[in-house]
Amino acid sequence: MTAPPPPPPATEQQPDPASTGPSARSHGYSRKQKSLGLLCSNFLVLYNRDGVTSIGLDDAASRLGVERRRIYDIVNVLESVGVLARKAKNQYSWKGFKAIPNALQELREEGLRENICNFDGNEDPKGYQISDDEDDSERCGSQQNENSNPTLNLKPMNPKSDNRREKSLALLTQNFVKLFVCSNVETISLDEAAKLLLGDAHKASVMRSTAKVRRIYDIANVLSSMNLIEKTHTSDTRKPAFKWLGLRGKEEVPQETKKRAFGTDITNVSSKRGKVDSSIGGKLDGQKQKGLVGEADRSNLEDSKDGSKSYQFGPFAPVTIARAGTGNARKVHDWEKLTSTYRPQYQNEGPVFSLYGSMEDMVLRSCWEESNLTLVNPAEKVWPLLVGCKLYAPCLNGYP
DNA sequence: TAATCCCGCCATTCT
DNA sequence: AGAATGGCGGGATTA
Repeated sequence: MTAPPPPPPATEQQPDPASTGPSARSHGYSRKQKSLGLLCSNFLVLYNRDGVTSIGLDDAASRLGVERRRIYDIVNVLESVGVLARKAKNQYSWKGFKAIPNALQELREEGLRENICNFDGNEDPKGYQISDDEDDSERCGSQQNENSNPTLNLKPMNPKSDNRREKSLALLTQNFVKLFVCSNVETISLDEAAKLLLGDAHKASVMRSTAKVRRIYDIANVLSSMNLIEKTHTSDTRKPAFKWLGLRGKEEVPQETKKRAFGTDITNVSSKRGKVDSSIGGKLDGQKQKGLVGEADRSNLEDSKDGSKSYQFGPFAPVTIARAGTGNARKVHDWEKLTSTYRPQYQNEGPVFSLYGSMEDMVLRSCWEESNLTLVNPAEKVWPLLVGCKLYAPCLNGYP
């Protein structure tokens, strides 16, 4: 497999000191440090770089210090948007962000072909109400393929094909994305997404619906860490919702960040739930942009059809590209802004894990020098490094 | 209290 | 049969 070179840690800047608040450190375990979103970010930092061609699941798991199970989650949704492709058991090939435009385009075409829901983009999420026991299918155009999804005419289940695949995270991800790329909706509430994707028209037991919502969160967390979507609220109800940033999100100049950004928590603290966390971890969060995207316009899909390098995803794009002044002026300009905006902003969290001139910095450097990412016990050392890289990657150029 | 979603059991599917 | 995948939902953490 291709052993990716170590991600470059940060070298400058002071984190925002105005970052205090109740820290999980006080009571050990913090789930925020282990979110799928952050794990995904770290995963991307680790592999989204030149020279990476294939990824071994075991390798990823050990480098990121998590169990395989988590890697499957990430890999499934990344594969759904083209970033990865399964090569063999345990092996994925890295396609990169540049593969996303095409993947989205395909999803769009596929969705349209399937006549995916015209739950047209009524910008008002309340535009179509969904009652719990209603048959959602009526919202989705006319023909419905009988067997499966009572909600959308989404993804054609291979005939007898497994019930399993039908509910797979990968398929759900694709359908979730189709919701956006096949319509003009820019924002879809969590509820709607859940119902449209997994809607079990009738008998939606509470249990059942919370279960599916959990999957939406999983998907949203990783898509969010790629900046394909963003967590928001419906304008009226203030209910949780997802806003499609898509390809355009990368072009936007990020706005001021607020609290913890959705799906961007620290991960990989070695402690387990309920145990005391003795690791370095302070908290990092809120580093994501609040890109303001205008009204939805999926035409950008066509514009990027060639999967050119014109798109960079997430705050953790490869350093080389982020730094490269070779693109057009505006883009470079934007990336300059991104770099500053993406500097960590330690908001409402306690002790800061600083990469600069602190004890943690020393630890980090130490980890770096010792491990260089080829670790005997990666879980112990790598994560802070990756976290740091994730947050700072855009403005880095090597270490030390 | 509601929203989030980590975590790992265990059913399936794949060697 | 054993290993690889990944659905699923209990229950803890956050907001």
